Amino acid sequence: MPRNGRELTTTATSLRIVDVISRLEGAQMSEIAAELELANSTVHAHLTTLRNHELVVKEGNEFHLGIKLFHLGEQARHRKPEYEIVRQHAHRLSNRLNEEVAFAITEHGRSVIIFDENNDPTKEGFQVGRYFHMHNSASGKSMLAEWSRERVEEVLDRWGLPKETENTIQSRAELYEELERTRERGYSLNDQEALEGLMAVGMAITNPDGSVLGSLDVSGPPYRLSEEQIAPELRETVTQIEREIASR
Amino acid sequence: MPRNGRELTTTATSLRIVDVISRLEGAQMSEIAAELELANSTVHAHLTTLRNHELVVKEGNEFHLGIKLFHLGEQARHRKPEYEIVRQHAHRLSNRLNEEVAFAITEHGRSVIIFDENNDPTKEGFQVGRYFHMHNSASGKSMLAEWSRERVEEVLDRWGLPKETENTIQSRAELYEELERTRERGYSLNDQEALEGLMAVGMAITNPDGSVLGSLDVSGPPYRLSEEQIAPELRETVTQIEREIASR
DNA sequence: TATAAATATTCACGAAATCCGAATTTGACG
DNA sequence: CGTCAAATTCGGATTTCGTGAATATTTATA
Repeated sequence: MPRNGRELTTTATSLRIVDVISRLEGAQMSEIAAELELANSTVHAHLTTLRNHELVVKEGNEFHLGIKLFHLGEQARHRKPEYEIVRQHAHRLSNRLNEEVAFAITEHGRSVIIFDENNDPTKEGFQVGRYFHMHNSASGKSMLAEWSRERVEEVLDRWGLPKETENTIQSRAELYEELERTRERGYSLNDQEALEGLMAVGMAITNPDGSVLGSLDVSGPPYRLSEEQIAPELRETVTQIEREIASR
Repeated sequence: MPRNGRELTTTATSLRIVDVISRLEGAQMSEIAAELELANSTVHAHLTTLRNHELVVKEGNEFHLGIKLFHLGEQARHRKPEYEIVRQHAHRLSNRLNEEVAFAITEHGRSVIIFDENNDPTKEGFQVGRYFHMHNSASGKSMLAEWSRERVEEVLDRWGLPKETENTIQSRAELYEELERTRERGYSLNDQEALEGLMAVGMAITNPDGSVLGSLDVSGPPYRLSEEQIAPELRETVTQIEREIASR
């Protein structure tokens, strides 16, 4: 995690205000001031600045996240050409298996699903854009399994092992064992550790230089998902992706 | 446009740095410093702060937009339940017409496509998340046509009438006439005014209180798109959407 | 692998902008 | 039309930001 050098308090406060608006899903100025223990006039100046730069919009007396965040976010989502390659393959895999296939990347010790392919175009992947902790998601564990112990520990120091369901791994020792098993079998499993009723099989995608690009996972209800059936197909897709990336 | 009250220079500088990274699609620290005529040490402090808050990531010596922007952007995109209603209807309309249907909203005098439905799930709508000026897009014009002359002028004062193609409207008088025609016929047209070879038919979606929620447009190559065929279908869809929104 | 060059990071201080509280304005509701 | 709650403006004491110079680190070159 970063945490080096000097942090500018003014910018930090502005960004904390953005976080409050995000957490409260829209908020009034005085709510924000109360939440952060700042004077109304202070928050007003921050909101004015954020508004001028379009990160925030005002609707009546409520402040909301601006659509510029979506504009910038889409840029981040399409930043690497590799991502589009992955999306294409994920789409085909989803059609073949008739299950949901998600592509997640990691930054700052958490992971975010940036593409979700499924054969029902009516519904959007409901988890797209959501943050996940890495110890309780299939994608997360598949990526942790590729990292050094040191790097894994940095993540755990920062985020801990928050419990989401009964099945969430609760101790570091247990997680390290699970990562070892993941490396042995070649894919990760998530048996309702993040969400009740959701199981997933995950596999990291590695760059030619050995670093991790992200992770693909196939998810669905436990009664339907057979890891024996899915793992080989997923392996095949990941191999193809890695080959295509390497030969660009 | 906002522009009231006091602007915090520190936050403003941080956000300008984000804009530079966005414009350059990733940049080194000294590039950013040169671009904004700031000392390296200054930019360093800003980048440290932006990194701590996950808006920016460092890869080697390059700084890039962080995936947190995508996280926040998805929240902005799904902010109103009305948007999801629109998306469902847009999807069905796209299937019926076999053409691309986009939903755009406007903030700060420009518009952004937040959903793009088409029957080829292989390709993502390439314009999703991109900013468009309102005078040269079908969505934009359909929304301008609903606004007061005063509000339209604010937009033009801020953004002007940048020329994108040979067909782009170049004068205010011409635009006002076009908006009048739009109101008369009940839908807007974009005949290759923003992109060569792309035509579109647009219609604003209004809230029960008369304000504009956003705009739907159907787009495609001119040889294929018949406004006489599309307009009634689009009208039907918009009416259904407005009815559904009103009865929530 | 050693050396040079380019770039990132740290630091202390003068200059500048933030943050606050009080006063004013705006807007919603009866 | 009056009341109340919220946003907005303003001047000034205090914090902190922005800088150049020095150092460390990374990348390029021989």
